[in-house]
Amino acid sequence: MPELPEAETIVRALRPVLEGARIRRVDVVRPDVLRSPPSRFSACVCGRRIVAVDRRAKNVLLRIEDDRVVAVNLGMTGKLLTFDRPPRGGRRPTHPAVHFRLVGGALLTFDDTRRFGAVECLSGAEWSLRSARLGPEPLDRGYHARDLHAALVTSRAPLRSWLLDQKRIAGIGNIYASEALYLAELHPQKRARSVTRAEATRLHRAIRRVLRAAIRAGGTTIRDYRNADGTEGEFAQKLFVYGRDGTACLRCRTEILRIVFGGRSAFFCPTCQPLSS
DNA sequence: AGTGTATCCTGCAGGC
DNA sequence: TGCCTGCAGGATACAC
Repeated sequence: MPELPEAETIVRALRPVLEGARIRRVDVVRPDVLRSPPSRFSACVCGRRIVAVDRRAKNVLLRIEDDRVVAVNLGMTGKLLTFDRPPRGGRRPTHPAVHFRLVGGALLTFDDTRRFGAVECLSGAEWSLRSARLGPEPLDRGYHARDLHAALVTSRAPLRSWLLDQKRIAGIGNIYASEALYLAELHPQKRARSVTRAEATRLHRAIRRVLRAAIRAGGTTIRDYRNADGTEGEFAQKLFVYGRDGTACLRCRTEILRIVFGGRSAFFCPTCQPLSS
């Protein structure tokens, strides 16, 4: 579910609430979302203050005292929900997996219907190793079209598969891959190696444009995604192709197609995104 | 190196 | 109403 813009939206909401807060205790409801025994996870985080809240790729990072990092990968249906105090009525998590109880009574809950997500407590060094295996952040100043082009031409993979590979570029998932390729007027199955410098410039601009616009809209809610306060993202209304197969291209009125490769759907306009040329 | 397939899970929509 | 199938924003492991 959540890609870079959704993780970024959550981080921005969590930051003012969590920075400076101290974790009093954790309650693990679903041990399988941890990658270590609950007792070990608990010992790693309990009693420590949250120093900073950051994002890397699709991961939300809670940097805590003693150079430790709580890395949250949201998977398909993961949510990080905050509550002023343990919730009684109205707004409650539906599939709580881990509760972080903060000093002062506030609560942070990792809620994950499908439990494809993960919550881990790592040392700073362990996190650095993990982060080094991820590709560049597309929104970083310093990430230029020439970097994208140089990386593209080393691969024979179709562009959509290339964009989903977190080792090559960080944070792009199936929604924004389709959207960026539409904006760049590139076919999802075009080979990465065949992309010209001019096309790479278009793709670079398209990726940054769609990710920034999605962040501005608070992310894309198809079904499950929610911000930390439970609100939905507004970017679903602004999608050009994702999930719009069978409807008219907003630019040329050709029917949007859905194709499946690499085990996942890709959406595109066959007129605006021809495979040849 | 890249692709297809399977796996981890739950919930929902659509067909009958 | 109920049952079945297929599908879903992610990530990984495997065989070919």
